[in-house]
Amino acid sequence: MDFIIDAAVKAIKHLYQTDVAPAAIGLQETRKEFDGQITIVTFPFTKFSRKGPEQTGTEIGEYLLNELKEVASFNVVKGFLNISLSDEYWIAQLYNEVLPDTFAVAKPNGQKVMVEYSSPNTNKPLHLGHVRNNLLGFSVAQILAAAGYEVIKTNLVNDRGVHICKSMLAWQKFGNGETPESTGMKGDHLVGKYYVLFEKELRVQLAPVLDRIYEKNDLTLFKEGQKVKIQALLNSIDKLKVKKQATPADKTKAIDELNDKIAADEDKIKEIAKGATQLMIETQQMLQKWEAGDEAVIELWKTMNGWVYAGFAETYKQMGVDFDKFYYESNTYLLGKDIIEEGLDKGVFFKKEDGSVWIDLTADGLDEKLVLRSDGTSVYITQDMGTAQLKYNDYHMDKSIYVVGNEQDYHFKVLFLILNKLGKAGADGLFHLSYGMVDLPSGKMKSREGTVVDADDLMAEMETTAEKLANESGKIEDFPEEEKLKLFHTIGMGALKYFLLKVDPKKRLLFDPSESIDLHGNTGPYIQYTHARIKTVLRRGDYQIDDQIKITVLDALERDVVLLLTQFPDIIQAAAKDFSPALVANYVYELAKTFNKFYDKHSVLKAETETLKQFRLQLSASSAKVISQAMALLGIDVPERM
RNA sequence: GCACUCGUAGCUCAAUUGGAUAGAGCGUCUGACUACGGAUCAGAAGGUUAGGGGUUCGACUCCCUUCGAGUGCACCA
Repeated sequence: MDFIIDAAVKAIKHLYQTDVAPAAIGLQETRKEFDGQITIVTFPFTKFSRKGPEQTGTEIGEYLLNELKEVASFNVVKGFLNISLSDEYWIAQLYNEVLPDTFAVAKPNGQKVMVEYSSPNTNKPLHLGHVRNNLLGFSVAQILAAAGYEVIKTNLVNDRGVHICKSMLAWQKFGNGETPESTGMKGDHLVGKYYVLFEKELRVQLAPVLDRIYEKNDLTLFKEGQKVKIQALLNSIDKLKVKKQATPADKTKAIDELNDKIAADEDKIKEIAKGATQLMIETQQMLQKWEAGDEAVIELWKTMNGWVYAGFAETYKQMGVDFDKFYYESNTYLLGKDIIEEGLDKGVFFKKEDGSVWIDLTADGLDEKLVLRSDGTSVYITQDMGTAQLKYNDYHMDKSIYVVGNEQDYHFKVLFLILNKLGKAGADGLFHLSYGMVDLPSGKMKSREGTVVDADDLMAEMETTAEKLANESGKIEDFPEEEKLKLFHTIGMGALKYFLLKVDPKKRLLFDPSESIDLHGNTGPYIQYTHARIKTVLRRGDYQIDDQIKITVLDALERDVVLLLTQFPDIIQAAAKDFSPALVANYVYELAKTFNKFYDKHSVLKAETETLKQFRLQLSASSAKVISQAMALLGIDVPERM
């Protein structure tokens, strides 16, 4: 559409002797209720045209009509200049732009981008939240690649720390030597089972500790600093309770707030108290042994992580996501200390008397932030600084996208700010692709309450739903068994992926496990079905590419389809710019719907003339191609028949 | 308490980044030629865009404010 923008710029120069930037011409698609395909908003030009928006629009419209052979007519409604391009133009677009193999294949733009996603802990299986993360990350990577970037997909595996020691300890204590082989369980689920057992045993051990605190006022289990903290929390709780007593019973909101605060303080006490249980003491000892390189602990750690990786590999395969490079925290958790030195030299960081290192971000509206403990060990953000450096050294990418949940918004804000202040190469290409949590109707998923939706279960359930519907339809009876199974997977995953990706990433997303994901309407299977149906027509229609343009007039529905098809490359660029698979999802749905409208109204194979039939076959083939490509950007397969 | 994010039809989501009469799907109701494949298509009902104020030719979108939901504010990761 650049030629219209250029012409409009010339029109304004010619009519009003004013230079405007091409970007100032607001082109948009004409709304359905008006004639035309392209609309220019003329309000902004009235300043220098010194005429009303209608007259301005009419003058520009007349200029375009005279200058551009592609413009067939125009109309002006208020400040909107609606332009109709000729049918010849749209037909040529289909044959010259959409049909060739080069359509929507972006030239390499010479830029490298890293997309880090998934990043699981190795102590339990993946759940619905991870599914959203994985699908988002994979899809964004696909979109960036389609937009011309060289993409590196990475997975930073959190394979060390207290949480893994918990599973390991519980397995040692209660495992009786169980293995994935001996139990037939998927490795990640087996390890997860022991994580749950650990938490269960921890609750048992925690009860008497809490009892001593609350009932007997006995804090002798704790160190001095902890005693002080607990006492302060107890005092705070007492005060809140007094306040609650004094609050009239009808002020339910105030009472709720007080209850929340009390619960928060009690949780803090619980956290400290956990540390006094035998189980947590042993866990900490195990972690220390791990850090000291104790052979037996390392051996167990390797074995159990190995089980988890085998399980994850299966889940990733099922989900259809993959990675070019794995990073492991066990290799990166000590990184970042050299950057601390660098920051101190540059005066970006400062040291306190106790030796801890900080950065002052108050000028940027944030707080002071610790970057190195007084004992000289790293914190989370130190590691992340180091890992960022490591990744940059490995790949020298222009951009780096972190697909991580929105509860870490603050962390990444700080991290990026620090790297910028340090003047690190690539620091201005950092982006946190923050996404909202997946909520259940009952609220947040909580492993403690057993309300976690397991990724493997969910995928299996989606396939079952697809199988049921496919069998009911009676259309697949003659399919070989193998094709059936593949189809159930394609449809089930299509439904799940589309469901999760069509929503703007940053929004929270509600998922009701009791209602299986829909397969009708605005869904993945609807689009897959559209594709399969087109393919059947093409199989029967003796379709071959023929670039002799023989028809000259388009029906409105045909034009709608062509118009949408030509927008595909722009959609890819927009989605790449915003890192938003939702844009692609909404586009491909719109395309499928528009095609279905056309398909319902007009017959392809029984078109009035042979040339019209050939044209409609080309149109159908192009639509199938774009649907298939767009779905691939979402990581969704489309079947030939279903 | 402070900071950030969000609030659109009964439900789940859109809205070309400030543009026209706010659009889809699900659900509800009514229709579709012996189907180029009915996992489809056509139609009806459903909205004070959480409330109030402001900015301007124009506001779901930007600013202020109130209300509501969520998240974050460790020498944990």
